[in-house]
Amino acid sequence: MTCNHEPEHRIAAELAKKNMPKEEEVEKLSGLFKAISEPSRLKILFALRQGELCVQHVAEAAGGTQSAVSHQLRILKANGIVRARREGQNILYSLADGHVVAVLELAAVHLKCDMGAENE
Amino acid sequence: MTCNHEPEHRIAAELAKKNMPKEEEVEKLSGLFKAISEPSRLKILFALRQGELCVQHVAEAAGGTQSAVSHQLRILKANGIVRARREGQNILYSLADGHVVAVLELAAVHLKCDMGAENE
DNA sequence: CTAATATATGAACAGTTATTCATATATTGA
DNA sequence: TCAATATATGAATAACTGTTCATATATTAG
Repeated sequence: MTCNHEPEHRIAAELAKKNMPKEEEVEKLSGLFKAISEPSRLKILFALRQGELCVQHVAEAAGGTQSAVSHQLRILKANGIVRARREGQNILYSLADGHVVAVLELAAVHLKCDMGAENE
Repeated sequence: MTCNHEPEHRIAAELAKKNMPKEEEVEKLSGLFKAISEPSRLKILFALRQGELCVQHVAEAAGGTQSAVSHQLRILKANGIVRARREGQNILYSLADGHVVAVLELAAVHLKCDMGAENE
């Protein structure tokens, strides 16, 4: 409780508390990261790097059943990560914007991952 | 199953499958995002933007009990997100590198979040 | 060595979540 | 309108995860 710390440590702790984002911001960020943290959803995002895909093709590329993929796409859409537009019987999904891919790539750099070719 | 799609759509789907990262890479990314997706852990990371902090100070700044924070720090450490070094009785935690903060800030831009002042 | 402090950890419980299955909705073509 | 196709969705189950509580380990002071 008393901590053997030098005064500057306590000051840092107080600053950290003062600069803590609001609960609401934390929740939003949490929602975003949670959305992109599940392996099945990550694969969907990787698939969509290729461009617009219908649900069946997403399922084919990312693996999983139609139902499971549809459920996951709904979560991604609810979090503003993908968008959907209807074209006839199909609904085509695509990445909502470049930020998500940027986040993925930055994270990949952190992990020194090979995320697969972007174009070929 | 047949899809009314034009051939180029099928080609895109095949490319998406071909460029899918390996299961191992997906798991690593998933682990990273999962690690930073829990509100309590996010708060810990925000606290550590301030610099090295001992567990008690992290708990104070981010909220939560000593035990809960310690559990969370272990997860963050296991995922290479924070590092720890002992100094006397205290163990000081800090962000492992700048990538994570960069990811957080990029995500915040995506969400148009205000993550709190970086310096003041 | 003993007491005090800081941190870690195992077990258990509660809350969350991904998948499956069955079914509903929506679009197209006949 | 009916059949076929594509997608969405509600319910149920199984797996996962965060917190709490009690306790263990490690460091320092005396």
